[in-house]
Amino acid sequence: MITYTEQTRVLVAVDCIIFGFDGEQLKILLIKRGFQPAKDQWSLMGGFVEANENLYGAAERILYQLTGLKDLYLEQLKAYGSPERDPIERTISVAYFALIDINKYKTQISDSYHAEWFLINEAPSLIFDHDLMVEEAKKRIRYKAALHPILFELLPKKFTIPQLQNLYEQVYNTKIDNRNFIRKVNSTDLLIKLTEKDKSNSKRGAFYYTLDKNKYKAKFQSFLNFIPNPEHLISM
Amino acid sequence: MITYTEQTRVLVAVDCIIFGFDGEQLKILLIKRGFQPAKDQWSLMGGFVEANENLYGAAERILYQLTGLKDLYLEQLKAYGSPERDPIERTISVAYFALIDINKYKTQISDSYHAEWFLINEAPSLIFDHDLMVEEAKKRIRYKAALHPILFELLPKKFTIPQLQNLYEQVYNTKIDNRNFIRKVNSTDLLIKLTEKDKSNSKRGAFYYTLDKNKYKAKFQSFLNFIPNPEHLISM
DNA sequence: CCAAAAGTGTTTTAGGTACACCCATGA
DNA sequence: TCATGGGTGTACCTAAAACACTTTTGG
Repeated sequence: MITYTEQTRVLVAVDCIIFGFDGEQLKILLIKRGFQPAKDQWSLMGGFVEANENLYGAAERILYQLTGLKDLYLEQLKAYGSPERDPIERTISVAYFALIDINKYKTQISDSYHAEWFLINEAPSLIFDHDLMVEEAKKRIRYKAALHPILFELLPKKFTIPQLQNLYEQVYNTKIDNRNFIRKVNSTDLLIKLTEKDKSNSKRGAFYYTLDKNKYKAKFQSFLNFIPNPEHLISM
Repeated sequence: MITYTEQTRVLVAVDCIIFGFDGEQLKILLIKRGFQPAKDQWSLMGGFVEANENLYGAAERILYQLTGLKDLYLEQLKAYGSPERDPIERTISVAYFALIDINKYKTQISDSYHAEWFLINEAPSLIFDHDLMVEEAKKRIRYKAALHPILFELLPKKFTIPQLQNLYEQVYNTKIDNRNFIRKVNSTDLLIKLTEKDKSNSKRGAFYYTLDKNKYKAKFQSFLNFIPNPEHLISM
């Protein structure tokens, strides 16, 4: 029988950068680590990959166990493998990022895990190389969202165009001309206008829209160019 | 002392998808595996990550050991971790892709490793999940090259615009209008025209150009849109 | 009746695309 | 002298960006 006996085995973990939007603000979900090392420090959701699961499956399981979240947008960011990244023992970590509508899962996020939503610009500093992961995840989202409609994953079923614009403005930390934005969004033909209005932000009210799921899937890979001059904003 | 004793350790490997261009054709470098399992089958260059090195360093080392290649364009593709991907023992593999000018390193690629260049469309099928890695690497390059000038990494110091166009046509498996292509390339202001001509492909000859290294670095992150209608060609 | 957000319309401009045509030169 | 690849010039057209204006309605 053949084996790879002479090679070193290492731990493999999965860490998840979870972005959420509550209809108004872009946030990130962090947990207070419940075990050593770095107990009680803020951290990404993570865990070790088990014997019978693949990396994506491990990420799904970890998200589900710690938050009850399921069937959400989840994509591999990259693998991190610096020898010093975990002080206890060498651990390779494969980072995934997730995009969710915060309100949809509000009740499910278990308090027993000390999970907490932070504004994207007010998150505490994290253990190990997790800050780096978050930075790279932000860049990835900016890159991808400039070309693909992934940010819809963050929105509730019903949403208004000003809400959508607000989301884009937060992701890119920029002001967008609402008149051009509306036209651009409508030209994608991805949205279905509802009769109902959201009057929470203005007297006049803004129409609610829903995603046309079929068109969304069909056009997911196309280049929509939501962001004017993306070259100034993107670096990965 | 704290440890993670109860967790399973696994092997971590790095596999490299090496794309090369000889001035005429786009190729991929493969090796005939010298050990079990799957001895004598075609494979990507790979190896296990050692105790004191990070993932990028492991990729660099493996490339150097097997081919003598150094200082080349190298970027992480993604991590592959299906439990069944290696039949002997579970192994997570982090794939990297590299871009090189074949002629620059022609003599260095060691025959003792049975490395061989294959035309991109005529490569044999590979062990484990390496075919998948190659497919995803191709997609990544198409995606990235539509927006960033990475394909210059494949060219020799001196090259002609028709050569460059030929490279793009192979990467995207499409015909490009040479008149528009020339204008687009020149408008980037990335190239320095030399006085010398390459007459190997025509009587008139095509001027050689070199990359303006400074401008190349400065503009690397910008969106150059070399490919008309990239949405038809890109899927990752 | 007015403030403030929501939404429509118009103009300008850059850049992608299509296509006609000239240039250089070895055989 | 002509075939062939290399290269310039031009006209068209779409879509991005900048900007002005109207619409709605609760307080």
